[in-house]
Amino acid sequence: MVTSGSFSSPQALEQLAKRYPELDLSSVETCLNFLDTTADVYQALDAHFARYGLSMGKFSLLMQLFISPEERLTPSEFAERANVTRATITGLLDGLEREELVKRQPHPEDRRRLCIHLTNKGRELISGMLPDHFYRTTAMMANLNATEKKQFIKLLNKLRIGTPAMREP
Amino acid sequence: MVTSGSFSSPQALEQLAKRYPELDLSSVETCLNFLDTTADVYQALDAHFARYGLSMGKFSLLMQLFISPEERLTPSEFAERANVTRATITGLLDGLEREELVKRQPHPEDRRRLCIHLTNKGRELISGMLPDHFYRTTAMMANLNATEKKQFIKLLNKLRIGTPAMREP
DNA sequence: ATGATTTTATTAGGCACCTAACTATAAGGT
DNA sequence: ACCTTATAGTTAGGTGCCTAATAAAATCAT
Repeated sequence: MVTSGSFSSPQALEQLAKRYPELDLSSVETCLNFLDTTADVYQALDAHFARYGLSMGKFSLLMQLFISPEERLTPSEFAERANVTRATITGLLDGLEREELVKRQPHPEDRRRLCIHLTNKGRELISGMLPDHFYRTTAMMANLNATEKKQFIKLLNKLRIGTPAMREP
Repeated sequence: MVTSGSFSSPQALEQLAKRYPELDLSSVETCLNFLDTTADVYQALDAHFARYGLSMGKFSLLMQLFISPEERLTPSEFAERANVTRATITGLLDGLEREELVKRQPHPEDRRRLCIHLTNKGRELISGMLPDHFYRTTAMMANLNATEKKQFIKLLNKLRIGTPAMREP
């Protein structure tokens, strides 16, 4: 995830701001700060999941399965929930099935679909790692108090409603 | 970037919280909110850069070059600034050189190193897109006022100092 | 000054993402 | 019923990231 680490020096940014009147210093600084933080968090999460031989995607998929009513979902349902393509799910399932954490089975009502089940090994892995996972998540957020967490969510949502401006048209 | 889209339903999380005393609801909710927002922002950025035939990594690399004093840097310098491995830089440079946006040249003082230069095409691409890029960045952040931006950076830094808890030991 | 260590870039191989094209099945329209 | 359209999953090929191994060059220690 190549972000920006870029403007370690504020001077470089100020130089640019002189040449580009469209550049609003506080906006760009905030955006760069956000991106640097995401890179840091993602690296930490990758390291955390790697302890259990998982990637974020695989963890997410196992977790979905674990909390779904019957411990079974279709690949399309995963894709929709995780907001990735079905092709990506195919790849993740190939890996998880090779590691014997999930199993593909025919869907009883629709022969186009598959039913993905947790194996015992998969259920044990996910349920066994959750205490550590939640403990660490709580520890990672521990520098924000209750008020700050609420404020943080509010600000994240303000950022989120701005993303179409980056995307469109 | 498979994140979590997971707990669209707060009930599912509450169910889990009953089974796992380590799960602090507000921490997990804040973390999930952060991850969902990052996914949204990254998708928007990818779409933005794609307009110019670039990825975030390639843009970042061109930008580094553009703002460096002599418009030249070594692959190792890129790797360090972008916080990725040198192998990753090799791949990005292969692409950028194929597209004739940069050029690898021997380093005058050290035959192990390379000097990466912007081509005219590369310089025109980056300098031409910057007004749009800064305009969009500002627009994306426009829902946060000056106070909120400062607060946001403060909270991001509080999150960042918590990441070692996820990573270690 | 020679030998060991460090640094630079590349290669090989793997994973997680993507788009586009394909096959099989299901659903809908007339 | 039949034909069209939509949906489900996979495949093929590409990108951006990684680690580990390599070759070449520079540096360091004695």
